[in-house]
Amino acid sequence: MSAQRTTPLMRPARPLRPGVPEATVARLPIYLRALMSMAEVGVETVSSEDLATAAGVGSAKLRKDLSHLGSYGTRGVGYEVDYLVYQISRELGLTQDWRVAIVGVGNLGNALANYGGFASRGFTVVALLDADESLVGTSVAGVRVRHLADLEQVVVAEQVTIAVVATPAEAAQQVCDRMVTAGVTSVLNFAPCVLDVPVGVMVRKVDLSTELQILAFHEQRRLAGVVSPDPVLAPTATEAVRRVR
Amino acid sequence: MSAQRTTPLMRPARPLRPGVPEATVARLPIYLRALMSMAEVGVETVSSEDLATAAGVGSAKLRKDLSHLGSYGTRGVGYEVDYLVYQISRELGLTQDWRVAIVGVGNLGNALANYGGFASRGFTVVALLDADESLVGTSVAGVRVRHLADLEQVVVAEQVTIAVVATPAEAAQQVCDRMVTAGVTSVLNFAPCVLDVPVGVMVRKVDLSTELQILAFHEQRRLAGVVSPDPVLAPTATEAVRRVR
DNA sequence: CTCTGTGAATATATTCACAGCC
DNA sequence: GGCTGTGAATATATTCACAGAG
Repeated sequence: MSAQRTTPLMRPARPLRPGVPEATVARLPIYLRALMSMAEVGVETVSSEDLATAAGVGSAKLRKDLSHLGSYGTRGVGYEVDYLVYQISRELGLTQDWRVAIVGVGNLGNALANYGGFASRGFTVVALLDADESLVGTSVAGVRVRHLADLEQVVVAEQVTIAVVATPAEAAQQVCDRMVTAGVTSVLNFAPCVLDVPVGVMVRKVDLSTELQILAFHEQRRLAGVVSPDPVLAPTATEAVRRVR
Repeated sequence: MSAQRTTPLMRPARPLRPGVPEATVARLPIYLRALMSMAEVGVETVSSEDLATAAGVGSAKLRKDLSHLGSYGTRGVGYEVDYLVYQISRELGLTQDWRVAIVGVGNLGNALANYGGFASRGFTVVALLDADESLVGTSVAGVRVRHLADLEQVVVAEQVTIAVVATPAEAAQQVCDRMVTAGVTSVLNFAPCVLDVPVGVMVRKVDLSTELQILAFHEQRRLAGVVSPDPVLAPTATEAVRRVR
């Protein structure tokens, strides 16, 4: 591998960010939820201070985050709730509908399929898939369970864009491979394993075990007389893991 | 804070504790899982390159991460799998057992209770709680379901340290409050809401809706002809949210 | 020679603090 | 006066690239 020498002078570093920082993107859904519950109880305007509190972040961070989307607030007043809901929704791509398939209809798959805030915002579960013959044909959350063998066919017919993998770890990679081959470009993985995908496909991982272990780490610190690290805060979290082959 | 100086001669190499970075802590569970499956198939030694691939990260990042725990590798060779498993486990606090209570025994609670990799590593589900009378007394994953009313009593009797909240959002804050009052210091929240806790209590959040929205954001970018931002990688994720009152 | 461990360089994120508008 | 938006300062994280152990 030709180790490219670091150019000492050239470094355009790119002009302006057309992009919203990842850390910000990860918080937008939280702001959105807070805003929506405010809207529900008739709040029309909110200050960065109040919204930040509702979202569990600092107000400076909130303002900086929102500033990446544009100038949607009014100085001296705050943010108009409905307007901000719209702007964040648009930024997150929730003004269009995303077609989701859930693979694995065990307890977890069931819980996910029945999750309320799901269909409500831009996401529609259009397919449920399972390898268990006895589940095939039954209806869960109003969606008929199809056999895993029909995966490709279902993905194409239902125009699935996002796959939720809720299978055992052993099956996850194969299911993911088939999903990707069939055209899925985003995967949310609940199986406790790393999924290998081609470049261009995005995987995010949700993992109970990982989260518990992170909690355990901090519990241990606490017990080990680490003089209560000021506020016991947990900044980062679940890393989206993706391997390129 | 009298920073205790590391004894220079001690063998187990207490690796200087200016603290392990959060981003590193969040990845240790992934390394651990990869290492454990390697150990299972008899791998004795692994290079940073191979372990990094298995974990879906770059090898430089992996080495840097591990260097925060100490010098547990051998130059020119790699890492001894078993030894590294032990060191990471110890760092994460998995050498002791953590007693976990799950509140909410719906589909999700069931899925969590039945999750395998749970009891296997340092975590024991010692209590299940639900408000539904018809569930109380039944046994899930070998644990008897208790009534929510007995929460405080159960937490104390079972010495629960970590609470998993798998209730509807409406109930989550109240359940959390009671847990904290009863002595719980770590909470893993599956309910789609921000939990308010006192300083010193740690909350981590797992949220389907948030993850989907982040995926949608990137899907939208892709569709909007954003010239495939190099590798479509997803660096950060679910922020641990905590509000101080 | 191979592969770890790590400073130095870079990139990202958070926080501060205040100018500027309402 | 009150609040947003934002540069500048700081803190964290990632990546590079190579010295040095085995």
